[in-house]
Formats: sequence, C-alpha cells, structure tokens
Amino acid sequence: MERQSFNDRVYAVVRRIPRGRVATYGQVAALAGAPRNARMVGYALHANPEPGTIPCHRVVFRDGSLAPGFAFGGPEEQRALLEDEGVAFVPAAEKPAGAPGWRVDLARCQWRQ
DNA sequence: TCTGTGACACCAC
DNA sequence: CGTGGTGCCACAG
Repeated sequence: MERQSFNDRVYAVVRRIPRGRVATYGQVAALAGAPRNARMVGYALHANPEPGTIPCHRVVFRDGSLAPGFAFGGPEEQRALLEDEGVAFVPAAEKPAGAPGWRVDLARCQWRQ
C-alpha cells in the first residue's frame, strides 16, 4: 500500500487539487514529500497521466505557464479547460515574457491546502 | 547492477 | 532584465 512509488503518490496529490485551482510542480512535489523532485512530478504525469483520473492540466509551472507541447495537444486546450473551471488568467504583458501569451494567476488560483 | 533520462526549479553571468 | 546552465531524485531500459 504505502509501497506505492513516488509516481503514484504524485497522482494522489494531483487528484486532490480542487476544481478551479492549480498547483505548481514544485508544490505537488512538496506535498508528495519531495520539494526537490519537481522534475519527477512532470515525469510522473507523463509516464502515466491516466486521462480523466488525474487532472494534470491543473498542474502548472512555478511561473504559471504550462508545459509547451506536452499539454493535451496544446496549451490553448489547457487554457480552455482551466478557464472553464474558473481559473483566472493574466496576459503575458502583465508579467515577464516566456509564456505563449498568457499565464495562470497563481496569486489567485494557486491551490492552498 | 548501472546509466541515462526527464511536463522543473533555482542560481549565476 | 534575459538567457543559460546546473542540481535534484526517482523511474525505465
């Protein structure tokens, strides 16, 4: 049972993310029990995303952006999902560049236990 | 058994 | 301020 790999624990944390809220890889990693394993979190979701069970689209970068290219087929699709859940977005002009044009407002929608 | 790799995060220049 | 490189740890071959 607790024999579950780190990967499985990550899925449990991601599943805990409430709708309309987002969490960063680093936060998920911390909740999983490894603040330094942020990389592992992404690897875990990509290794076994279990579509429909794990809302990986609620997991974003520390900057509020998403994984370019590995999202559901486009960050645009993910943006639509998050917006539909009630997540607030901010234009890239509001913050440093780097994102495709928008970013999740972590200040308002970052999941807090 | 060991090596390589990887949806990140942080620091340095 | 922007970009690049490194570090971390666990899983897969």
